[in-house]
Amino acid sequence: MWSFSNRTGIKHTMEKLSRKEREYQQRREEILEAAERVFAHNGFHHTTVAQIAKEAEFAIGTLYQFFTNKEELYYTMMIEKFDLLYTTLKQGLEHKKSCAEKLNSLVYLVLSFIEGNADFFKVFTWELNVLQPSMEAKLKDELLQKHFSYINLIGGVIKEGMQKGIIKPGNIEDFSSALVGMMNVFAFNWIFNRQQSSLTDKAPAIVNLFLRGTAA
Amino acid sequence: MWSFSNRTGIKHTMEKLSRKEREYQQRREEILEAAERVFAHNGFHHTTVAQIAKEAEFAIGTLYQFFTNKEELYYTMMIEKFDLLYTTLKQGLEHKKSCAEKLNSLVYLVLSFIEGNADFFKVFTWELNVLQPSMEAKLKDELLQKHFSYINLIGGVIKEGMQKGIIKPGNIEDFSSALVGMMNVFAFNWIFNRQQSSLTDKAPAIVNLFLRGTAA
Amino acid sequence: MWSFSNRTGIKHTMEKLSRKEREYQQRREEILEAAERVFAHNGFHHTTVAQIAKEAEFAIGTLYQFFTNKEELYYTMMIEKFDLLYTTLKQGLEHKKSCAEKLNSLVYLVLSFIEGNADFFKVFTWELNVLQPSMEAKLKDELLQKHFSYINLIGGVIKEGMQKGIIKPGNIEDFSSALVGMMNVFAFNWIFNRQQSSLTDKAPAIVNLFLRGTAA
Amino acid sequence: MWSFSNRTGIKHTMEKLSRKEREYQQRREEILEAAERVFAHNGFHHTTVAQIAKEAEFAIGTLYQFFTNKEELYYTMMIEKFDLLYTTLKQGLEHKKSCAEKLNSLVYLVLSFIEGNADFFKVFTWELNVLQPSMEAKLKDELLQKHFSYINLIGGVIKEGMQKGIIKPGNIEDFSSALVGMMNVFAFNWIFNRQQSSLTDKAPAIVNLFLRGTAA
DNA sequence: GATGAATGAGGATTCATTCAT
DNA sequence: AATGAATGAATCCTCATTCAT
Repeated sequence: MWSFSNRTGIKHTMEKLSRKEREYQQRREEILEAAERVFAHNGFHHTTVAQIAKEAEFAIGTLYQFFTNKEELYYTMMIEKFDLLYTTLKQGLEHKKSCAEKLNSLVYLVLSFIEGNADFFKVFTWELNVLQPSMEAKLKDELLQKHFSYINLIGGVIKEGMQKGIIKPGNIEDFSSALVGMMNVFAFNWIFNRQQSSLTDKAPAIVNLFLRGTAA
Repeated sequence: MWSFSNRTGIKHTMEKLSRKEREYQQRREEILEAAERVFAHNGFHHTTVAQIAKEAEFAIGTLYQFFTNKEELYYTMMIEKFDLLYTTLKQGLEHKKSCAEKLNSLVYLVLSFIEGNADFFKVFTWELNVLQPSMEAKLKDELLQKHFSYINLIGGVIKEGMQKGIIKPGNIEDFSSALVGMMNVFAFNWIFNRQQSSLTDKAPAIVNLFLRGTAA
Repeated sequence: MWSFSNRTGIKHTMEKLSRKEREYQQRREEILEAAERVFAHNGFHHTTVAQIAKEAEFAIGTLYQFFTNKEELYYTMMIEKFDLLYTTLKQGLEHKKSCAEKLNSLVYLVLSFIEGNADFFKVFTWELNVLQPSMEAKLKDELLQKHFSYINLIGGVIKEGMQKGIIKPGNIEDFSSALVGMMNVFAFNWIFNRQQSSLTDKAPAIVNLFLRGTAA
Repeated sequence: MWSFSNRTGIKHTMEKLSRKEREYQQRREEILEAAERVFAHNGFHHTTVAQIAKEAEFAIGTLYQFFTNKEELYYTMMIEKFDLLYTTLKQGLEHKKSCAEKLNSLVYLVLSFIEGNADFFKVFTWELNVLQPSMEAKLKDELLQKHFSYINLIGGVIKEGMQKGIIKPGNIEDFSSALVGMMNVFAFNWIFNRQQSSLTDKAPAIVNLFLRGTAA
C-alpha cells in the first residue's frame, strides 16, 4: 500500500520535475526561435539582445539565464539547426537502397530543409565566419564539427557510389564539395530572389548534373 | 604668343591638375588597399576606421575626404575588385576560340584570381550580405550589378557552348550557378585549409565535372 | 484543571511560538554569518545577494523575508558585531579595578576581538562609509550610534584615569581617538600582512605608548 | 643667418609641441580634479563615468582617451595625490634640523595636506581596498608603493630620533604605525564632523602624545 | 513560509563621425 | 588639404528585487 503511494509520490515528483524541465526547454526553444528570426533578418551584428528579447516576449535578463551571452545564443541556434539537418538526412537516407536514390533524396532533403529554414541558411552562409576573432572558441569548434558531420555524411553516400561503380573513382572530398557547392548556390539564389518558385524543383537538375559529371 | 602661353598655361594647369589628380588617385588606392587588408583580416564589423587609417598611414579625417563613411569604403573596395575580376576574365577569354577552351580558362582565371586575392574572396563570401540593413542602397546595388555582370559573363560562355552543341540545352542560369557554386566551395575550402596546395590545381576537376555533367 | 490545560496550552503555545521564534532567530543568524563571510571576502559592492543566499543555503527570496534589502542585511550584520564588541568590553572591564588594568584589558580585548572577527574589521574599516549616498539613513544612524557607544566606553576609562590622576588632564575625546587610531592601524597592518604573528602581541606596546604619552 | 631662422623654427616647433603637451596635461588634470570631487562625494561605486564627464565638462568618450577605464582614472588620481603628499613632506622636512622639529613639521604638514585635500583622504581611508578583486593589479601595486614611500619617510624621521637618543629604542614600524594611526583618526573625525574647527590645531596634541609616549 | 525564475533599470565602454586647428 | 581630439549615441550585460507557485 505505502509502496504504491510511494510510487505515486515518486511519479508525482517526476512529473513535477519533468514539467519544470519541459517548461525550461520550451522557453529555451522559444528564445532560440525568436533569435533565429531576428538574426536571420538583421545579421549578427545588427541584432541587439533587446530585439531578441522583445521578439521572444521575455525580458532581457531572462535571455541571460538561458545563454551566457549573445554569441552563445547565436552559436547554439546554429548548432541545433545543424543537428536537425543531420538527423533529417540520416533518417531520410536510412531505407534507401540504391546510391542514385540516396543522392536524389539527399539533394531533395537538403534543399527542402533550406526551404523550411531559410533564415538559418541565410545566417549560415553569410555569417559562419564573421565571428572569427571571437572568444567562444569552444562553441565555434562545436559548430564546425557539426558542419563536418554533415559533409562526411554526403561523402559517405559518394563513397558508396564509387564502390558500387556508379561514380567514377576520384577524390571523395572534391566530389562532396562540388555537390555542396551547387546546392548552396541554388539556395543562395533562391533566397536572394525572394523565394519565388520552389527551391526543391532544382533538385533533379543538380543530381543530374552531378551524376553525369561524375559517372563512371 | 598668347596661344603659346595659353597652351603652356593649359598644359601647366593640366599637369598640375593631373598631378593632383594622380596623387589623389594614388592616395585613394593606398587607402583601398589598406582597407582590403584590414577588412579581410577582421571582417567588416571588427574593423575600426582607426585601424584602416593606421594601416594606410593617413589620419582618420583624411579617409573621410576620400570616402563618406566606413561602408562606402567597404563597398568601393569590393566593387573595384569585381571590376578587376571582370576585366581579367574579359581579356583572358577574348582570344580563346573553342568553348571548352573558354571554360577551362574561365575556371582557371577565376580560381587564380581568388588565389591572388584571397582576402577579397574571404570578405566577399562571408560578408556580402552582412550589411543588409544598411542605408547605402545605391552602393549595394552597384555591387550587385557587378556581381551580375560576372555571372552573365559566365552565362555567355555557356550559352555559346549550347549554341555550338557542346552543352546540352537547359537553363543557362542554372548551369552558370552550378559552375560558380563549385568554384566557390573549392575556394572556400582552400581558404579554410590555410591555403595549402594550390587552388588552381582544382580547375581541371571542376571543368571536367561540369562539362561531363552538362554534355550534350 | 483548566489551569493545567491552560498552563499546558500556554506552555504549548509558548513552546510553539518560542520554537518558531528560535528557528526564526537561528535562520536569521545563519544568514548574517553567511553574509559576513561573503561581504568580508568581496566587499559590499562585489557581493551579490545570490552569493549570500548560496553561502547561507537559502533561496534568494528567503533572505528578503528576514531583511528588506541588501543594505539592511549589511548594516544589521555590522550593528550586531558592534553590539558584541560592546558587550565583550563591558563585561571584560567590569571587575578590573585600576585604570591601567582597564586600559590593558581594553586594548587586549579589542585587538583580540578583531583577531577573532577579522572579516568584520575588514568590512568595518574599509567600507563603513562607502554607503554614504544610501537611503537607509535610519540603519546608518544606528550603526554610528553603536560606534559612538564603543568610543564612549573607551572615553569612560580615560576619564576615570584622569580623575584618578593617572592620566593628565586633557580632551578626553582626543585621547580616546588617539588610542582607537593606534589600535586600528595595527589591526589594519595585521590584516594586510595576512595575519602573520599575533595581533594581541601588540597590545602592550600600544598601552605603553599611550600611557606614557598621556601620563600625568 | 639661416641658423638663426632655424633656431627660431626649432623654437616655434618646440613651442607648438609644448603647447599641445601643455594642453593635454591641463585637460588630464581637469579630469582628475573632477574625478576627485565626484569620487570623494559618492565613493567609487556610486560614481558613474557620466557624472565625472559632466563635472569635468567633457564628453564621456573624451575621458577614455586619457584613461583606459574608470578604475585607472581612480587609481591615477590616488597615486598623484600620494606623490604630492610625498613631495610636500620631503620638501617641508628638508631644512629642519632637530628631530622634534621634524616630527612637528611632519604631523603639521600631513594634517594640513589632509585639510586641503579632504576629498582625497575621504577616498583614501574608506576605499583603498574596496577594489580588491580588481584586475588592475599593476596600478594597485603602484598605489601601495606610494603608500609605503610615505610610511618609510615617517619611519626615517623616527629612526633618526632613535639614533639621536630622543626616541627610545623600539620597533620603528610600530612607532610609525602608531603615529600614522593617530593622524588618521583625527583626520577621520574632522571630516566626519563636517570640518568644523581646524584639523591642524590637533597637531601639537598628537606630537606631544607621541613624543612623550616614545621618549627615551 | 520558502522558492528562484523573471524582470528591466542602470552603467561601463566602444567607435563612427565631425570640425576646429 | 590634412589632422586627430572630441563627441555621445548605442549596446551588452549585471543584479537587486519581486511575485507566482
